[in-house]
Amino acid sequence: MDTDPRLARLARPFYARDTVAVARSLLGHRLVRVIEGQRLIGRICETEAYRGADDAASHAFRRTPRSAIMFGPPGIAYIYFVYGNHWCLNAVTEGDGSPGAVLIRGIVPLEGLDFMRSMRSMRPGIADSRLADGPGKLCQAFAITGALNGADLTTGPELFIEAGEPAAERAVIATPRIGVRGDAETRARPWRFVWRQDL
DNA sequence: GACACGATGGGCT
DNA sequence: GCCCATCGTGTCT
Repeated sequence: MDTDPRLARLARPFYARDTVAVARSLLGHRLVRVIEGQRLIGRICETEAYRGADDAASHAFRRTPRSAIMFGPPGIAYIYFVYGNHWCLNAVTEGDGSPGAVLIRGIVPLEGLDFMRSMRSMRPGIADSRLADGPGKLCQAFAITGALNGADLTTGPELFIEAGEPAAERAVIATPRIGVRGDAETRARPWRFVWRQDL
């Protein structure tokens, strides 16, 4: 609502920590997209941590032109294209040459639902809670594409994360990451975090 | 240049 | 649960 005070953005030090810790503590904060004069807001409810040389599932397992951004400063958006159809949004973590990123896999829509619905018009009649409950769906609902790759989430005008109500510890579950490759030990790491609102 | 393969999502059985 | 569209990226030749 336009009467709400603007909440503080998460600042650089929030992201400049261990990637798994950032992934867990992002739950409950607010992803904000400003587009065409309106604010789209969603409460982050699902994340995954991707690290560096110790994480075969991560794009930063090897440094390539695409993954170079993960080796840079924290608090930056890393947005990549997958499966020929979808964009995925990450927040770069750690820093000082230690690569990492948190994939934002899902949000609960809070504001701008009409816009999100128009961006997801191929699923008419879907429940609000299902509007952006996957990494590709979230980028589609929020009109996030590679044009925003490299955006500074701590200062940028179009895409940022505001401090919200952190998810209660007992309501956070950790599971293996979805759709990753690598050895069994890598795949089993419980680096996906889900905020269960029913807990 | 060629080619294999996705940090997915939608449709259908 | 299974199938697969779709194309950028990385790897190999």
